[in-house]
Amino acid sequence: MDAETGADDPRLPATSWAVLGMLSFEQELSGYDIKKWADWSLKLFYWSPSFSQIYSELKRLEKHGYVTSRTVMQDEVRGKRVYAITDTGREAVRNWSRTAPVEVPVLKHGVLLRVWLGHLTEPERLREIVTEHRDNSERRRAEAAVDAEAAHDETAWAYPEIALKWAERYHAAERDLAEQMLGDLDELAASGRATEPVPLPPDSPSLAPRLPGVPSTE
Amino acid sequence: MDAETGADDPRLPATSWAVLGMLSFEQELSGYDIKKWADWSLKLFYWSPSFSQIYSELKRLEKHGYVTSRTVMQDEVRGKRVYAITDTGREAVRNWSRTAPVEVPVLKHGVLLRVWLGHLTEPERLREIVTEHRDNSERRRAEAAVDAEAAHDETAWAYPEIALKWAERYHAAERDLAEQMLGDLDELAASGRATEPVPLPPDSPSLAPRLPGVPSTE
DNA sequence: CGCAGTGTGTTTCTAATAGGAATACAAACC
DNA sequence: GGTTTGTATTCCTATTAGAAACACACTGCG
Repeated sequence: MDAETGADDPRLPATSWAVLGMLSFEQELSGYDIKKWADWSLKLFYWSPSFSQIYSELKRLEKHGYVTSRTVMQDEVRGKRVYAITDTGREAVRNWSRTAPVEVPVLKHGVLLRVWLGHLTEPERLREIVTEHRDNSERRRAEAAVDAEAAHDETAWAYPEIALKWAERYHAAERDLAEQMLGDLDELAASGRATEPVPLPPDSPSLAPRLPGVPSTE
Repeated sequence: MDAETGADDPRLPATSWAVLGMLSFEQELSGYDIKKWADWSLKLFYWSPSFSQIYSELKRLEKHGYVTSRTVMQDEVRGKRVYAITDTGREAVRNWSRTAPVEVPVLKHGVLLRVWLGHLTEPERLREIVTEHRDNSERRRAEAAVDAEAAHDETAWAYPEIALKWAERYHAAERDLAEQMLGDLDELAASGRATEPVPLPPDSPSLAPRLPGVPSTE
């Protein structure tokens, strides 16, 4: 049970499946196309890949027989390599999509890290940071709305449309969450118990210290 | 203007600042402590680091003079290395926190990727995946709520508390967004225009294809 | 005409990050 | 007495991010 059966599936990273998944829309695409497309839509809820990664993923997928490539000439001189999914490849992505475990979404929220470390920053500056994030979120919401609308026309984009509608709501929520947090920050500032650069004399000498956010009651 | 002034700040990756930031709460911490703490709280809005990374960050921070370390003996035999922030280190994180640009949060949402590729999966299976994600989100919301509550007691954790309250609302929103998306999926299934494994005969031969989600009207 | 700037298309290099496995020993459980 | 769980750290490898370089075509401007 190695190859041929198609039921073994070499454990590829999620990014490989994302690229292969893009090709499952049955268009021949170049690495450059994939990058552009990902920068448009996919980045609103899933990663904005680098060229280097896309191109190396494509090579790997080809080595696995999941895609084939051919060179297309655009003029007399310049050509480009376009990739198409194979039957094996289609089978493999399907299989991945149906059976992969439901993973925790990866979130690295730099703004929240800085709020968490709020004692390091002047309250007004922190406010500025969160405000800027709120405005950025609204911009991304609008982007998603435009893309979702555009997807609405083509019936083949029914699922992308749902994903983009999700993205629209997600970024709207981010915007509102930022707004709410501004309220919390103002409240803290008003209560006076902010600013001090962290008290906490080191009185629990070396054992697992009582750490913020989690009680030792467990 | 190289060292000594403290105003140059070697461009460290965000993770370094996160670790240094944790030490800015003025507790001596071992690498293990940092890992545990991050797994509790920080992972709800910012990264769950690996041991290897934490330990190498600590070494780098020490090389920069941002932290110092000493070995603490717990019994006759076993010791551990605990780290404390220095004045230079404190100055550097403050500076980073105040002046770093507001970055786009990194989101890699595997569930959404699979919805986007919904044509690959049976509608019922897709529903299961989204449902599981919704339930996971509720679990994380509850976790954040517990931590936020715990942070409420110590006045020094005012900012962590705000961040955790944000996390609570964020994961509640994720839960609700998943619920709404289930509605969209049901609607699509009811409308009948799902299931087909993507039509789209390759009729735009090689030029930038009309890609989902973005009109060529620009 | 020449040259800058922008867009297509791909490769190369390095740093950062994720994740598992290995090591070591102590304490708790059965 | 042996297994599991928790503390504490290191090593190794694969994945991922990001910049830069290269190559050429097309557009606009003075």
